[in-house]
Amino acid sequence: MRSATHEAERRLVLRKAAFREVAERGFSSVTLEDIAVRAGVSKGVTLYYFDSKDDLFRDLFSWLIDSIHLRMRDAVAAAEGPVEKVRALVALIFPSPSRNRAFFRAYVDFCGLAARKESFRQIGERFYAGCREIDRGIVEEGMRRGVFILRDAGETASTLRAIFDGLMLQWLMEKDPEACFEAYRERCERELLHYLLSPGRPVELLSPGRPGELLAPGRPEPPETARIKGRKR
Amino acid sequence: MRSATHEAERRLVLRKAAFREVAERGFSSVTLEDIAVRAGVSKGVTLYYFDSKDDLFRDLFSWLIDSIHLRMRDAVAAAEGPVEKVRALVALIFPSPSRNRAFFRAYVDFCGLAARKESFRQIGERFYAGCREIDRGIVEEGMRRGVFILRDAGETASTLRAIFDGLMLQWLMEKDPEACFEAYRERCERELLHYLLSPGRPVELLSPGRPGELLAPGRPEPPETARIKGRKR
DNA sequence: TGTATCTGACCGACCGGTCAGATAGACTCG
DNA sequence: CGAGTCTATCTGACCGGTCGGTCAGATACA
Repeated sequence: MRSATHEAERRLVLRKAAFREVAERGFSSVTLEDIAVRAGVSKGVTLYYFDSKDDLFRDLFSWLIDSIHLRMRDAVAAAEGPVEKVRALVALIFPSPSRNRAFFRAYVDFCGLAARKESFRQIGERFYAGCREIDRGIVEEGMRRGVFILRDAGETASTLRAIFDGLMLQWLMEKDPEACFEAYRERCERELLHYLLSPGRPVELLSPGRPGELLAPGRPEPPETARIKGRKR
Repeated sequence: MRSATHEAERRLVLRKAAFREVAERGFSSVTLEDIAVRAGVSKGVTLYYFDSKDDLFRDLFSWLIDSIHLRMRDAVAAAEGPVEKVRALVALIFPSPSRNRAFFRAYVDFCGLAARKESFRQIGERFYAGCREIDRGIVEEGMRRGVFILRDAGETASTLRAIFDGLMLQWLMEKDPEACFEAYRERCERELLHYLLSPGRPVELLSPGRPGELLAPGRPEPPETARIKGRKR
């Protein structure tokens, strides 16, 4: 071993190359050679560091999921109050049109694999388990503070995530996704808060439609649209 | 031409075979021969009635979409009152575990194609346009009757559909989808109605969690869980 | 010299699409 | 009715190309 971290670096480079390729072409259209070329190595290297194409993509999706979980946790931890946490999540999940398209293309591809291959399905299960945990934390905090409606926190968290995913599918089918990206981001925030917020409390804040003015009751000035790392544009 | 409808029959048989195959293996793993064998014909026939594999699948998804739209419209028309209409939609979309799995596997596959190929994307756009129209009809009726919260009907319809799709993705990732199928169906109904229903009105009906008891205010006895054609199991 | 790493030619399998011909119903014509 | 012909339909061998995976050898660092 030339260097203790050499293998880790190599695998990372290959993962990133695989991610860009899969986002463009899709799992079954991507070849090991495409990935190797993108990573700047020869084809043999891909199967030197991974057992097979499947193995490489399992690794990729696992890594992607851990990275997303980490960033969601960070974003949520940095925001104060349940409403701000939801908004931070939205900002994280809708970073920019190009990033969204890449991630969700890869994600839809992944779902196709997970729906048919057990080993991929398990990764998806882990993804949703992590999301549910994060989302439930927010929901429970909102309920404790009396901002959100009191209901089953697990189910609410699950629906919250469903709204994210479902809107994303719709966005992918839009004629001009770039053009309506902002509209989707704002709509997502609005709809999530409409779904979560306790009626009678901050309902009037929803009507202007400008999410900028939305804040949890009793908290005077939130730290401006939650600052998330990895934001572009 | 032996018979005027012969070609239509042939194409239908091939579509159905392609649907079953794509649900099991996925678009890129299915071969033209698989489809031919499943349809009980020789490989050459598939490309006698369709220009290419892509063409066959575009035709399949278009047909699937039209069929879904039709059945949704029927189900909605047969149900009385907005709450019953929502429940009819849920019953239609969650017919049985096996049908769900087949349809959603195919659907996820389709999304992967639509996210990358313009010709497939257009089909997806048509699908969501039709859904939005149907869903908006229900939402508007609910608002007119004062049962649903007054908001932008188009956006509400879009979120309604997002909850369907998003929950379905989660269901596909479950360890034992068969086992939790009923739970998902009930949760979907509960969450949709929670999202839509005007607070203060039938909120107390939501708490028992038993969707069987849920009905629109002022309508004494709904015609039992909406009867939908094509229901199995 | 030893060994981890890397290379790319190569293999076997597969697949979409083509095509030359087989098949058989329909339609003459006698 | 029956032979002959036409043509829509069907068949499956075949072609060209691709791809995942293998491997013998090259490379270069320790």
